[in-house]
Amino acid sequence: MLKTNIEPVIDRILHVAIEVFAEYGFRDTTVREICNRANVNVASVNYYFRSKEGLYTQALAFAFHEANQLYPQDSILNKTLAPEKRLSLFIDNFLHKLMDDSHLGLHSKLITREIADPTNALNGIIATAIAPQIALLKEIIQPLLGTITDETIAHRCLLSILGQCLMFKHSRSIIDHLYPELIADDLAIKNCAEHITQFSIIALTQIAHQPKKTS
Amino acid sequence: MLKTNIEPVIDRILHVAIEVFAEYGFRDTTVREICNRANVNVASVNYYFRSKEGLYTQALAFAFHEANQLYPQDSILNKTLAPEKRLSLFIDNFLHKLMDDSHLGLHSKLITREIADPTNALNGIIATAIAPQIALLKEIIQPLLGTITDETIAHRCLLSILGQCLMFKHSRSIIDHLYPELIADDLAIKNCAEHITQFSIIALTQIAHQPKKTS
DNA sequence: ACTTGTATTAAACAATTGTTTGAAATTATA
DNA sequence: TATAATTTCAAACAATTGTTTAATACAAGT
Repeated sequence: MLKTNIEPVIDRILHVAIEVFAEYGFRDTTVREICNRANVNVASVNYYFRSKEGLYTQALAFAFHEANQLYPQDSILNKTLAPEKRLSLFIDNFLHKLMDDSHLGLHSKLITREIADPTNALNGIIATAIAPQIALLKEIIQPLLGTITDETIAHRCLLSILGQCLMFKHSRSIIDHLYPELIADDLAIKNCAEHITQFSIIALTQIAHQPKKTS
Repeated sequence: MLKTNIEPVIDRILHVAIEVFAEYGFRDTTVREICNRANVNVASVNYYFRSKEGLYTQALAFAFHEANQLYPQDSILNKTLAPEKRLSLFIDNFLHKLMDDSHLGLHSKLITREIADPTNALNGIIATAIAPQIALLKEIIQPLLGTITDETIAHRCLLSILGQCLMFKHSRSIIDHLYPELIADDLAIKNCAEHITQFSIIALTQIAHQPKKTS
C-alpha cells in the first residue's frame, strides 16, 4: 500500500489538527476532516489521543513548542537596548507573528480563538503562552513610564499596546473589507508595526511626564 | 393551557436567539436550546424563520434595531463640540456598550463573534453596523490630525483607537484572569475609557505635529 | 517459525441536530 | 355556527459526529 507520507502518524495528525482547529475552531472541526487530510483512519484520533478534546489539548501544546522554536525573541530580551528599540522589536515581532498567513498564523489563530471563545484549555494557555509575553512587555515599558509606579496605569497601557496589535488578528475580516491596503504585503505590515510603536511611545512618554489624576 | 409568556412567539424566539447565539456562537447553538428557553415547540423556528440560519440573520437585524434605539449617540454627533470631547464621548459610549454584561453586551458579542469568525452574514453587518461607526470616528479624529491628509495614517489611527477598545471585548477572558480590577465596576471601566481617550489624543496630536515619513 | 504486542482498518453504535410531517388545537372569517 | 386558515405539537427522519469494536495486518522478540 502506498503511504503518502513517511511522517509518523501521530505527528501527521498533530500538524493537521493545528491547521484544522485554527481554521474552524474546536466545535466546527470534525475528526473525520482531520483524518482525511492526514490520510489516517478515523479511529486513530481516539487510539492515540483518547478523544477529540485530548487531541485539541496536545495540538495546542505542540503548537506552542513549535512557535517558541521558530520565533525566538533573543534581541527583544537584550536588556542593554533602549526601551524604545525593544518596544519596536516586540511590536514588529508580535504583529508579524499574528499576520503570518502560512504556518505561524495558525498558531496565533489557535490562541486568539481560545481567548475569544475559551474552552477549558484556556488556563493552561494563559500560563504557558500569554502571561510570559505580557510580563516581557511590561518589563519593556516600565522604564518608559518613568516615575509612574501605579500598577493600574501600567496595566492599562499594556492593554492599549496589545489591543492595537491584536486588532489586526481578531478584526482581520474588517480590515480586509475596509482597508485592505494596510495589510497588503510585508512592507505594509511593517509600517503598521511602526505606527503602533510610534503611537504608543508618544503616549507612554507623555503620560510619564504628566500623569493624570489617580484612578 | 398556561402560557408562561404573553409576548408573541416570534418575538420570544428572537430575544432568546440573540441571547443564545451571543453566548455560544452560531454552530454551538442548538435550535432546541433556543426553543426550550423560549418555551416554544422545536418546529417553530423552521415554521417562522425557514431555518436556523434564517433565524440567525433576523436575530442580528433585530439586535441592531434594538441597540440603535437603546444607545443613541446624539451628543457624539453634535459637531459643535470640541473634537477631544467628542472622542471622549465616543470611546466612553463604545466601551460601555462593549462591557455591558446585561442586554447590550449580547449585541456587541454577536458582532464581535461575526468579526472574529465570519459567517456569510458579515457583509451585511459591516455595511449596517460597523462602517457607519467607523465613519463617525474618522470624522471625529480628522481635525485632531490637523494638516495630515494621508488617508493611510488616518486609517491606522482609527485601528489604534478601535483596537484599544475592542481589546476589552475579545480578550475579556485574559483581563478577567490577569487584571480583573481594571473592569471590576462601572467606575473602573470609565477610567479605562478615560485612559484610552488620553492615550489616543496625546498620540494623535503629536502625530499631527510631527508626521513621520510617508508610508 | 511462532508468539506477542502494536497499528490499522472497515463497520457499526449511540447520541445529537436541523428539519419535516401530519394531525390536533386555535384563531380568524364568512 | 360552520368553514377556512393559521398555529402548535409530538413524533419521526435523515444526516452528521465522536467513539467503540472486533477483525486483520504488521513488527519485534524469542
